[in-house]
Amino acid sequence: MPELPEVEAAARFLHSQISGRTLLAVTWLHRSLLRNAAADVDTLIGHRVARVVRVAKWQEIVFDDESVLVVHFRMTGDWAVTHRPDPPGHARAHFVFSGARHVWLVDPRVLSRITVRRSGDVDPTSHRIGPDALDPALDAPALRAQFASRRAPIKQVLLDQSVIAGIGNIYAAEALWHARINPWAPAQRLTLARVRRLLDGIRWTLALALDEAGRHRYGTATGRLAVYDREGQSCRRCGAPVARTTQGQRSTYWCRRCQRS
DNA sequence: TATGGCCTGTGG
DNA sequence: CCACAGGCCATA
Repeated sequence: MPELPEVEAAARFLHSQISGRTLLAVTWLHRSLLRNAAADVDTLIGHRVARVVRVAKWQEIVFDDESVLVVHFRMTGDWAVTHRPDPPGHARAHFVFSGARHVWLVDPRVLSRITVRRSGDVDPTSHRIGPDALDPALDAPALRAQFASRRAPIKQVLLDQSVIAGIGNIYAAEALWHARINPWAPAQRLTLARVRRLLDGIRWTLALALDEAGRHRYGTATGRLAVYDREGQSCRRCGAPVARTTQGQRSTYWCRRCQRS
């Protein structure tokens, strides 16, 4: 579930399910998730949820005393909500809220992470989060400024959450395809016109995915992807076969014909 | 700037 | 059996 659109949809969904409700109990179904946070999470019991918000790819469940349960889905996390205490498959944590809301953190790979931030604590990760990809204040000159010191390939720079927050491996490829930009192009060498196109591509891609995620609430809009996971299939724009390479240990998909340097 | 690790599951 | 998977962090 894990890029900006899916996390945003998950946060909205969870908000609709638990805002105004009280946390009654927490059970851990897998050791690896909590690290040292279990005791901290217990301190949230008895508090009422004020809101659930997305910050980059994190979700913050904010309680009435402004303490925060911080959740990151990483690769395969998701929420499931039931009205009975029967765990769905791969359930790793169980949160019981008033009104018989059973919230399950479902994560086959168990890479999700949960921490607690007490009111007044400084978010230790906040300084490493760049502008949100959907922040209206992020315009092309601002994004270009973020790229200025980055000579790495643009595909890898898009995955750096301190440069721009919310984009992951799928939508980086999709956005570059929309913008007709070669994934290997050094980020700092992109002209303003290209950065503008890229920002358009990012927003188009994320908006489409958010719309999709809001209605399906799980999985990616894989049927509508232009290049990701389509190696050898024809480019939806020019018909040339989609290529695949590796950048920074991650797969990159792109069209050799319409995404030249 | 790269590499391995975290975990488990799926598909070739 | 192996390669690979929507993310991030620690380490060298």
